Amino acid sequence: MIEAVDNKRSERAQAQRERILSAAEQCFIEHGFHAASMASIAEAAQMSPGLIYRYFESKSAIILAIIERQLAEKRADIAALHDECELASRVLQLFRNWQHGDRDVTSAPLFLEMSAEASRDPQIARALREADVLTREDFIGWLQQRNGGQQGESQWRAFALQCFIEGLAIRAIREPELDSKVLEHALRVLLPALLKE
Amino acid sequence: MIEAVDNKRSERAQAQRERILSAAEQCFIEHGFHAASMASIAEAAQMSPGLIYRYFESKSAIILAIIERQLAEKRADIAALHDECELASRVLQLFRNWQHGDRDVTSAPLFLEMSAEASRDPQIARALREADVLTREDFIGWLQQRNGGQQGESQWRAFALQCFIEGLAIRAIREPELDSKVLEHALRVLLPALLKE
DNA sequence: AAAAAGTGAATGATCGTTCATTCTTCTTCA
DNA sequence: TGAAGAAGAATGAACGATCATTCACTTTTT
Repeated sequence: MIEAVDNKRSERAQAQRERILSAAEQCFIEHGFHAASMASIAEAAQMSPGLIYRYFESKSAIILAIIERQLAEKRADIAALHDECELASRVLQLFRNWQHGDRDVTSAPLFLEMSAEASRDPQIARALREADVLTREDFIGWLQQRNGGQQGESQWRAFALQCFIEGLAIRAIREPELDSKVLEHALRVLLPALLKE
Repeated sequence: MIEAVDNKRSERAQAQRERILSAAEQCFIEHGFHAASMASIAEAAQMSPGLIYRYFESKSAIILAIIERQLAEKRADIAALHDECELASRVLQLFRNWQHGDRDVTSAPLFLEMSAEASRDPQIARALREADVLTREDFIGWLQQRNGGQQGESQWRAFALQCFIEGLAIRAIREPELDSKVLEHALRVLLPALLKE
């Protein structure tokens, strides 16, 4: 049964890859992409530095893999969304988690640093771009199904909402002790304005 | 005339500091804070690496000085704002400049990286926090004067607008070729909803 | 025993920072 | 006024640390 053996092998390989990605994500969050060392990633993954190179070609290959991995999470998060009311509470929860430094779909600092890095590294730019296209499609689909309306309408609505939510990642980091009631009030006005026909 | 001599000296010192800050800002934008080397900053400032340490204690002291310097620009930008119509066109201009990688008030990648760094470096967190408090005050002042309304009203309005605008910094980097008509449409709905009584 | 997985010391490069040294400008006093 | 020398400004090689990556080698699995 060569097939079964190969399965077991690649299963283990996949588990190791995931292990490395989780460790790397943690290190990138804690120290930043450039400041995080391969040694610290190896330590967090509980393996030797050399072993990482069996599973990833380089440090930047790791970040590209993290982007791909987060894409799946993001799409699942959108797919789990139902009505408008749920959107409001989900956004609020997102903000609160980011404020506490928790990872929710993505880590806020890592998200910002990846975005900044996109302006310098063409590979990261392309990976983020491809991920953005897919999540945007998902979100526009959600809007259309919930809201009807023309295609162009949904486009700027999705854009505006995305700007706002991503802006929250910034403010959650920079105002960790802000009372989230402020956000609640903002959402009460903003969401109806952006979602209603 | 000891006084005159001292003046000339400190004038030169200030010019050198500015020279270093501009060079450092350029390097941080191009390579990121941790990836930019003191050697490259020195080269951009056309001086030897050692000389930088006559004017700044360390690399992180430079970033703190950049934050302070940008604060002044930001406040001036808010002070120059008049009516709501001007705000819309100003936001549009901001987005377009960021899309082209131009520096407008701040560089979008640098802004994101500084925000991310705030989650790791307490000094940067404090500096950004103090700057945010002042710009927030300015902006709320602008809202109150233009709009009246209660204090609490202005608070969430300012918060929402800031989220949106800062979110634009992210999207400008990640969608450099997006047609800004999408933003125009969004602004046409968003601004009235956020500003009207 | 063959193959795969895993190790960790070694490599060469580069980093932030320092400092002995030189160049430039200013002060002082004849 | 001008020469001597003190003070400030600037240099760039050197330092120890640390980085990503490699590879000869050992351990584990098949």
